[in-house]
Amino acid sequence: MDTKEELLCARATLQDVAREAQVGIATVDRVLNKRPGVHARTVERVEQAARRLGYRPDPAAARLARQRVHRVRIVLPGGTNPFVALLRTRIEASQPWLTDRRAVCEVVQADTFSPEALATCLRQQPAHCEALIVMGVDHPLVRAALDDLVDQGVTVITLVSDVPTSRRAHFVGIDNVAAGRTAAGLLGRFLPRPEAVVGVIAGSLSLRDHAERWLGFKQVMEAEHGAVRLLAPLEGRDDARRNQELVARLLDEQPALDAIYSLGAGNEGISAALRQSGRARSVRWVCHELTTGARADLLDCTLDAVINQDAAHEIRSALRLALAAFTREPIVPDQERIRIDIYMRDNLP
Amino acid sequence: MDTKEELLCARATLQDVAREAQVGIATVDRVLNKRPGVHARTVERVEQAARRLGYRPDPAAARLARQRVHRVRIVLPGGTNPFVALLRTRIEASQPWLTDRRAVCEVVQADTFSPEALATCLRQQPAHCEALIVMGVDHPLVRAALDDLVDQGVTVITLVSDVPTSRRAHFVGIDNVAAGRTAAGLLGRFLPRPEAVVGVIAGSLSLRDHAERWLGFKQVMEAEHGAVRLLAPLEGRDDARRNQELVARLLDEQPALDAIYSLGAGNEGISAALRQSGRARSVRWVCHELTTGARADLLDCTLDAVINQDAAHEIRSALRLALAAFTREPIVPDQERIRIDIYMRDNLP
DNA sequence: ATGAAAGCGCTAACAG
DNA sequence: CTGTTAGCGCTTTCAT
Repeated sequence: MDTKEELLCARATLQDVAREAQVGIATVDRVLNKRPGVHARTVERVEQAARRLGYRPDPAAARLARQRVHRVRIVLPGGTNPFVALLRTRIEASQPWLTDRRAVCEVVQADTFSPEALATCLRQQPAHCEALIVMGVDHPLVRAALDDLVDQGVTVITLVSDVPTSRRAHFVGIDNVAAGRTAAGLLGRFLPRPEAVVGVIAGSLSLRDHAERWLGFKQVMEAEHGAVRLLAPLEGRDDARRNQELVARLLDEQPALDAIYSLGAGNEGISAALRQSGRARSVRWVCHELTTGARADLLDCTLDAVINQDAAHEIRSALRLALAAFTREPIVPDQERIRIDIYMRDNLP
Repeated sequence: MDTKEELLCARATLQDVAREAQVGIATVDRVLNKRPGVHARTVERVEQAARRLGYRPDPAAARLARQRVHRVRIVLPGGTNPFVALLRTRIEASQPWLTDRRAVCEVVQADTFSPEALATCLRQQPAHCEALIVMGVDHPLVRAALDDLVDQGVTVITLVSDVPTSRRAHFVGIDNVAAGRTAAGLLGRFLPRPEAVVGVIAGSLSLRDHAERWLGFKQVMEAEHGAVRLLAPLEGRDDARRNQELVARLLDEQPALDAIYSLGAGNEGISAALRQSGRARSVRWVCHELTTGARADLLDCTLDAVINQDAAHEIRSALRLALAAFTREPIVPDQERIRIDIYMRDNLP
């Protein structure tokens, strides 16, 4: 006993709790895992014993004994968005990690921008999947579908784009208002003169994330760089071609343009327009998401800074939270917080 | 068999490999864990069998079966450096995580700035510790001590400050040249005029990290903001009081000072001097490490930006690498890369 | 409502 | 050199 304590740091086991509570080991398991069919009096006794011994389940043993595999499902938008492609890559890369933890995950594609289509897709998810990670629009239909899943016992985790009024277990992503504020703090300090002219390109301001970024950006610009002339945001639907046209026209109409904040996707178009105009170096430009194109633009100073959310981190985090939901392993909140990263040329990863 | 494969994703076990190789399970264990005492011919057979079946050890089972606890030791500087204090806090917070993994860790304090003292301390580490995480100066004496530990089979991991010529298994920290370059990229763009006057405060330029940051900063400043007047760095020995005096004098002597880059510790002194002078808002200031003081200064705009390395991440990472060294669990390189974070007021975590 | 017992895949001690 | 075997702490039938 002595040696054992020394070696294993005196960790109490199920056995110990069972002995202390004067019940069988199976009963302890039932109580601790909140399984039904135990007398209230017994529950009480076991819980006390566990507390008294400072019992903490051994996750390694639990994982080993558990025969069932855990099924998690991830719903992502279809299409060619490079950020989503990055998410897919990271999911693929997590496969061995999942296997080690007795879990499998499947990615399903959906038109996550159409509330109806997304809701339908969500309702079609088989009941045997225990966790559902979803990136999609915030809409009453979607919220209802998610809440129904929660009622069926599914652990719902929203990714990148939250559905805050739903009863989802976690949101893994960034605060987009803060991201917009950060962009303004940065771009504002980059401006060459107090009365600078700043253009804004969005995908669509009726998308929650874009609206939030714009809100944050505007707040800080007005509060801290009041003299700046902030042009009305142009909506390019996250489409590179449209963005290119929009920016080309913008550069044409605003010869004094000092900076651009692009808060959505399709930045390749903005890059192209800036280069063609020959004003790539003189116009400051800040955008979101560190894609391959953004890296290149950062390196040759077309782009001044990128506000990023780490796709790899988001996937790891969402998966960790999904697994923790059924293994009851402790979660480290600090590790799951997705940061608003700022990348410039010299701190590229 | 069929059901089993379905449930467990057809993971091959030691048993399977043993059968395939027509040897006992213990032999397979010996081979796979590179334990001595197996005939070369048998080794070959087992390895082939393992490869053929795509065998991957189950970390949960291994952890459960292993009775020994793993001992890791962390050597940190003494003193009151708030960044080091943060590291300590994070180590404390990792304790339960370690326990779950059959590991214990002890922190030992050393005068890590004196090569002699540090080397002596390292040599005093008991042989039963399997991994050694150390934050200390790069010096031949230290290098030799570390290499000796490596020869004794200890997994050596350098933290925050590397000893690149040593045979340490990993370095967990950031590239300080890049950090300095990042600071310059940021501060350079913040300057109100091309011929701005910029002061630099260091701890000591004979410390590797500080020298590297200064190098990177200078490189970018000269290359991209050639008109800037970069003052000679002042060395405050990371001491708040000294820094306060230095900056007070600097502000006095340089009425046209536009910005300060502080690349070491002791920033409370700089903050105090800036506030007292009444020029806190007009002088741009960038420093390193997101301490409590830095947060406050960021919030009230005394400080414009902080270049940070995530202490919590560094500790988690160093510990994960230390454990992976003896459990052979796969490591995710992407997850272990420490980023050069940029924090401004609006993306504070 | 409760308990006994059979593993999960691996390590380590002990026999051959 | 190699094989057998007894656990590690938990989950999960299957009896009671």
